[in-house]
Formats: sequence, C-alpha cells, structure tokens
Amino acid sequence: MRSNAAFLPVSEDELRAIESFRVGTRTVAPGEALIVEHVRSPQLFTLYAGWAFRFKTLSDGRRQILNFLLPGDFIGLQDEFAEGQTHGVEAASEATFCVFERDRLWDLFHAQPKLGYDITWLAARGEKMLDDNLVTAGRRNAGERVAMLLMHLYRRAERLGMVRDGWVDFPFNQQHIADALGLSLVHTNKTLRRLQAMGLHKLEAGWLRILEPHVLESLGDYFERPLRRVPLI
Amino acid sequence: MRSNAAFLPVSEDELRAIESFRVGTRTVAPGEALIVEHVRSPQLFTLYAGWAFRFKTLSDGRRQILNFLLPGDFIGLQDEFAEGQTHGVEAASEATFCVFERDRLWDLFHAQPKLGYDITWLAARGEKMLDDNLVTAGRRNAGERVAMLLMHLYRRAERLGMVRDGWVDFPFNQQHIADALGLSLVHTNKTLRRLQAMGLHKLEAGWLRILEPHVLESLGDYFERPLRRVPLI
DNA sequence: CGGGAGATTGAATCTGGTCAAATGCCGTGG
DNA sequence: CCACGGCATTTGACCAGATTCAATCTCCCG
Repeated sequence: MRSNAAFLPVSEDELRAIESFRVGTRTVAPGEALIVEHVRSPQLFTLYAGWAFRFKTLSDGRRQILNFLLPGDFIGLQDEFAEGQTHGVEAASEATFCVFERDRLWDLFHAQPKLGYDITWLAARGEKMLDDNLVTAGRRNAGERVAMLLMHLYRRAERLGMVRDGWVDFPFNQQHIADALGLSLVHTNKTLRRLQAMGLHKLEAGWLRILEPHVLESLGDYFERPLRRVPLI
Repeated sequence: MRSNAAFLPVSEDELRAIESFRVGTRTVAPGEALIVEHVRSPQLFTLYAGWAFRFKTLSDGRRQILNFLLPGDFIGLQDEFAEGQTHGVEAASEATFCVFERDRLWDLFHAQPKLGYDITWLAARGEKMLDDNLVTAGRRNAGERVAMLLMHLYRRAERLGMVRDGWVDFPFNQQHIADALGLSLVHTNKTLRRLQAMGLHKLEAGWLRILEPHVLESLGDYFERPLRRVPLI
C-alpha cells in the first residue's frame, strides 16, 4: 500500500516507529461496526482497504453521516476527549484496518515528532473535508448536494487508483447517500434519478461511473483541488 | 489569560517555545476579516479575546458559517494543504489574536513534541465541534437547530468565564445565526421569536440569557459534555 | 430629522418530506 | 424450477416546513 503514489514516503526510522505503534489489524464485514456510537474506543485505526463511514445519530434515530472513509484515512482522533459523545464508524464494504493503541499516541509524538506532525496534518485534512460537507448540508440544494458528493467521492477514489475503466466500486445504498446529504431517502432517489437521466452519471449494481465531470462540478459548485500526497500512518 | 481555569497549565520550557513561535498580536474590528476567503494565510492564530467565526461561501454568495471562535481557539490549520480553497475568518466583536508563522510549525513540533500533541488535540476538538454542526445542518429542524446553537455557544462561553449574572456577550446578528444553521434569515427570525416567546431564552441588545437550559438541551437533543481543560498555544 | 441596518411580520410559493404502494432483485426452501 | 420473503429502489399523491418577496417597524447616529 505504501507504494501507492497517493502517499508520501516515510523513512526507515519512521516506519519502525509506526510498526511498533501498531498492535494488529482488524477486518470488518459490510454493515458491521468498527466503533460503536457512544462507546469510546481505546484504539485508533487506519483504514487499509475498503470503504467505511463515520456517523452520528440523534436520540430518535435520525442519522447523519459525517464523512466517508477511504484507504489511508486515520480514524478515532475526534473522540480523544469526548466522554460518551462519540461518533460511530461502520464498514460499507468489507474493510480492513490497522489497529493502534490510543494510549501510546503520546509516545509516538515524543519519539517521532515528524509522525506527530503527519497526524496533525491528517486531522487538518479531515476538518477540511468536514467543512465542505457542512457547506453542502447547510447551503446546497438537493441537486447540488448529490453532484458535490459524487464528485468528491469519485476524485478521492481516483487519486487512490481505485477507478477501473471509469468505474469505481460504490458500496453505498441510497439511504447512505441521503444520510450523508441531510435529505430524505425518497428525495435522494428522485434527485439521483434526475441527474442520471440527464446523463451526468451512472450508478448501478454497486458501481459508479461519472459521465460529465465538468457539469457535475459546476452544478455542485465544487472543484476538488489537485490532491496532494498524503502521509500514511 | 493562562490563569483561566479553562486552560491547562504549561511548563516553563513550553511557554518559552510558544513565545518564540509567536511573532506578534493582531486586533481586528467587528466585521473585519482576519483571513480572507480563498487566500492562504502564511500565519496561524490563537484567538485571545473576543468572538470570531470561520465561514465559506458558494460562488453565488450563499454563506455557511462553519463554526464560531472563542478565546483559546487555534486557527488556520485547516488550510495547511488547501490551495486556494480556504475558509474565511471574520471578527464578530473586536477581537485580538496571537500570530504565529506557519512555516515554523514544524520546528515547534520538533522542539516541543508536547506542544505538537496539544495542537493535534485542538484540531481533534475542532473536528468534533464540526461533527455536531454537521448533524445540526443535516438532520435537525429549525427549532432544534436554534436550541442546539444557543446551548452550544452558551456552554462554551460559560466555561471561559464569560457569563455575568446569567448574561453573555452575543455579538451576532440573525444573519450570522441563519448562516451558521443553514436556514433563511426570515425563518431564523421566526424561530428565535418563537423560542423566546416560550420563555426559553432572551436575546437583546447583543446579550444572550438562557432561561431554560434543560428545555433547550432536550429540544436540541444536545447535551454539552463536561468540558475539559484545554491546551492553550 | 433623514438615512441605514437589523429585526419583524404577513402572504404566496416551492423545495423537500411523509405516506403508501408497486416494482425489481436475490437468496432460500419446497 | 418456481414460490415466497426481505430489502433496496421507484413512483405518485399529498403535506408542510422553509424560502422568497415585500413591507413595516425600531433603533441608533450624524
């Protein structure tokens, strides 16, 4: 995975530090929880393969997906200090994670400040993506929301080399999309259908294809900046 | 400010490192920009006094306030890597900031890993607050949104000792609230009015008073966890 | 006293939500 | 091979929470 051009190289020392920080791996089946909501996890994770997502639910069951997780994403910092009020994380496809002990995070910072810096960088990147999602949920209409989400996910997957012949694995159902965008299931369906009828994208059997990237980008007023190489913990 | 019980103490060494990292202070008038949207700032900031907020706008002018900034908040990490696609930051009251050189951030991590850890902690905390805002914009209705926001801001201000006789300085107008919640100005006004008529809060002449905290908390399904002491950079 | 910004209100309209039912797709069991 | 059950997707009809439009009203300030 480190050979992927999307990630920054690390030194021998750093790699050793990461290895000793890691305590194992874990594989989660689609629909299963990696982190149960409201239960603080004593571990941190890096997604290695597959798709997952972070979410929160209100007490009456309304769910909001906070963001989608792709390989390389570092998970769990957010509840570093949140007692009980944590997010949940669930696998959308089969997903494997690298597992770290939260308690040893400080040791890692101490031993390898560069890795600490990388983790901060990842946290800042996560915050940036949340910013975009918040603009979407707060100020975009249904069509714009869907367009933004499709392009966002497509660009990220593309950067990781997950696109084959124009198609990306897309293991989400319409309920996931609705919960990510703050729309109802029915309205999400109608909007998706409308954009597809306009020939902007195709979504079938768990695969996504973008047909008119520029149209979707301007519809969603969302232009993914050139994606830099990202540190991998 | 460091004597404020909301903040964690720092060692002599750390304090020296912070001092040398700092390059000055800056004061911004209400309504003025600290960071202009789309312009990457070569500096990082810590808000010292006053209220500010972070926001993004769509190309047709629709604005989304991403979060509100109170003393102690660390600003600017988010665009560590975002070329051109940055947020804006504007002062709501007169606000003073501590200024740091972004380029020297790595030096700080290197010299004082503990401070690097603190910065990561602050970033994670920021992400957590964004999570809550995203749930609000995506899944709460108007009444719930307003209730959540009022309690959120009140609790944070309270923690910083900014409440006097039950009143907090509240330098935001209804447009700010609307933009933070993803509502229209008119609907925000009506909702605010309705909650006030129910006797839940009072908002006048730039001051906020919470009359029924428990009612607002359950209405918004939002219960601020006990706020820990926070590192201050 | 006139001007301007923010707050309020009422009315009309519309986007998106809710309800209900149909359709399509699989995997299982007879 | 086919019927049945469960889940996701679609669709149509209707409803309502929010937006938009258009005035007013209230202060505050020069």
